[in-house]
Amino acid sequence: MSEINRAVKGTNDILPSDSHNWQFVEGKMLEIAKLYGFNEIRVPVFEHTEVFLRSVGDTTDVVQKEMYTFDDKGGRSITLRPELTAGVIRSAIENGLVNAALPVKVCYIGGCYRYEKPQAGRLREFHQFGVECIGSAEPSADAEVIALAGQVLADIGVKKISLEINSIGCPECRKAYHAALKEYFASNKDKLCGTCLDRLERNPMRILDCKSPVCSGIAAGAPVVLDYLCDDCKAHFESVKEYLKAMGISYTVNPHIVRGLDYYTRTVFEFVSGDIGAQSTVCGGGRYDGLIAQMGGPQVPSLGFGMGIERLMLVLKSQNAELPKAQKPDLYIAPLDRSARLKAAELCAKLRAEGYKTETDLCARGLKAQMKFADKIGAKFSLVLGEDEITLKKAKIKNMLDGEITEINLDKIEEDFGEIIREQIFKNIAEVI
RNA sequence: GUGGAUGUAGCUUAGUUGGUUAAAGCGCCGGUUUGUGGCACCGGAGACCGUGGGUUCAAGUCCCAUCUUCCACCCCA
Repeated sequence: MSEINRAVKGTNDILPSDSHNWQFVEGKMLEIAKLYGFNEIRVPVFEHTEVFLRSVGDTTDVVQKEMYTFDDKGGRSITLRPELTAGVIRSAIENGLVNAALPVKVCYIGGCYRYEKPQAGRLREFHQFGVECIGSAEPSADAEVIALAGQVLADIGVKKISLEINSIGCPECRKAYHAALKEYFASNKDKLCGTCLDRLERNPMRILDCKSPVCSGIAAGAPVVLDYLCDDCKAHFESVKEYLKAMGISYTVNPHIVRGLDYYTRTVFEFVSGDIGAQSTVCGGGRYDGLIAQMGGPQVPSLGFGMGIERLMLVLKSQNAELPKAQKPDLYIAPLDRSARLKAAELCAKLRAEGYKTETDLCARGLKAQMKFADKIGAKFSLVLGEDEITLKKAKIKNMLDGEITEINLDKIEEDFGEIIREQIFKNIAEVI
């Protein structure tokens, strides 16, 4: 296959046979966000590169090796967003949202871009739903954001997923913790793997989630962040847990979850699924009290999360979750000749204006082929349109499920067909009861 | 970026120790006396065998490279 027939590595098409699932999922996300008071914000797909260097952090892998960065024709360094928080915060500062009535609660859905080696649940273009709650330092905000994520997952139909939370403290208490960690791991220096030796200098907290059995064995005995939190951070974390309990949200504290973006402080959390392989984090987020100030705004505490929609889809698929079926046409009109096709177009227009999903022949096919087609697209009813029907202004509507035939008046097709549809609905309700 | 697997019609696959026009099922299109689908039967379209080199009289089958997808690592949603 040549390049013009092939999608770029790590990108995916969402086909018509699947897009209604995406529409359902995204619809639910926006709906529940709204329920919690988070309204949608839309920001550009690309930003000045500096936006991500400042926020995500220039020592992170995301910035160092995964960004799609290029110079535009005006000589600006531009980067396709690797995540959405940075752009949203930039916009909040630029548009004065941080000076509005706080907290400002926003949500978003959009594509993100990271140059990584693709595998299941990890694409170069992927989609995230997320929220940001700007302007509250209170534990109640942490709990509300976590609750929102949990409800989205549950309402979409995820059956099994676990919430893990942790606190990584403020910059002050992290200093003490880093020192303790370095001391601990330095005494086991000879046993650590190569990458962990490197981490020991740059970011010792990352050793905690190394998958190598040797390192994780050593990490099991390492000092725990929670023991090094300052009084304020400790109280904050305790309070978050109290709120979660009050809201009936179950969680486990996992002192080993460490988020890879530099801006996180205090609460961090993940929703993890055991059903989709190694890329198991479906949703990740936390508090970032220093980020807005760091990006040139006022000192305003905030938090949020990002949810990977592709990963969520994988979870739903592997759990055989029941998603709503695609909408089928109400009526297929099968014209027999040229003039009937013209009449069919007229009838379609009338019915569609009334909101009935109506289709007709666009391929000039014979009757039999049209009936097959009507069956394949799942039309609920069909109508054959020939000379007789047009001159008599009467036609037969056939129920494609049971073959039942009802005669209607073509001049008032909207009314007559509406009646048939209503009867059908009553019949369905009666069956359910 | 590292390591391992994969690649034949839209989909799922067959293709024997390299040998004449690369098979099948599903799907798609059409037909079975010309105005009614789902079943059955018949027919048709559709594949430069991922791509590029090489070995050979001869390669889908062997060798090399490259790309894609998948799995694990790194990292993250």
